[in-house]
Amino acid sequence: MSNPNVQELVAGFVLEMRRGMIVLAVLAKLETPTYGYSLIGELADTGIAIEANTLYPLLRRLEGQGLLESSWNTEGAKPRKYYTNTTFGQEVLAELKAQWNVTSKSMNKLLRDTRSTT
Amino acid sequence: MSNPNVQELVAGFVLEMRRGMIVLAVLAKLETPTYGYSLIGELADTGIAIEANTLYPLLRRLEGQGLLESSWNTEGAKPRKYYTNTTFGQEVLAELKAQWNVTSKSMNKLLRDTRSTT
DNA sequence: ACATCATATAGTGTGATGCACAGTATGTCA
DNA sequence: TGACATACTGTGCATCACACTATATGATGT
Repeated sequence: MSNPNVQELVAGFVLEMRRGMIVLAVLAKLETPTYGYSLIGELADTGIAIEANTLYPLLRRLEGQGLLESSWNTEGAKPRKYYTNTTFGQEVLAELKAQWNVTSKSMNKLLRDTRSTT
Repeated sequence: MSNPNVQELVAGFVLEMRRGMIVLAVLAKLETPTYGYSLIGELADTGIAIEANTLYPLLRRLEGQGLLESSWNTEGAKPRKYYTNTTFGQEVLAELKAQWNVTSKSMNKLLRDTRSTT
């Protein structure tokens, strides 16, 4: 109940929260070559929403950083650009996974040690 | 083994990742009134590093958004500014906790479903 | 047959936000 | 003199969200 803009404010924070996870999620998914449009759907199915105008620039950026490589598949009706991790990307993915585990555990511990607000 | 700037790059991503969690961590900690300098240490102990020049502006921002309230304690040698959640801040905290649970579960599921890179 | 619209697919430009980096300020205790 | 406790500021950079553009295909309407 109470304040209606709780939702509004929380939405912003949640965006911030997911921001950092997106790279990890994308790299994890791109162990299997996938094209952008499809990736959006797959991530959404897993519960991680990301919009086209966020994902496409991200893919290009990660490619620029050497984490991904891409190739066009022009066999179907519409050409699709498939992205997948480079070896370097795989190394970074492994590191990020490890870091995620540490950090998320810390977070959970912190939340556990705090009196429940409910 | 391979590329030395993995660490460098990962560091940046990790920063991004923690970025969104910081608000949650701070709100959770501030269920108990605490002053900034101490909070830095407490969070570090839990495994969540945040620097002074990041935390202080954050506290002021959250106060400005109505999530926190502060008061000076001038009894000791140096005056300390204690922050704690407002009722509104508690509501937001509850929401953020819930969101964190959902999102982190999604993330873990995604990572589980992906072949291990190691 | 023709117009029209939805969907699949990829992209760009710009403003706002929020951190990191480096630095300031001050009082206390060794 | 110098380390630590304590709080704060100013600026640049990186990155997302929002709102677009673009095109080709297949479906739907008349």
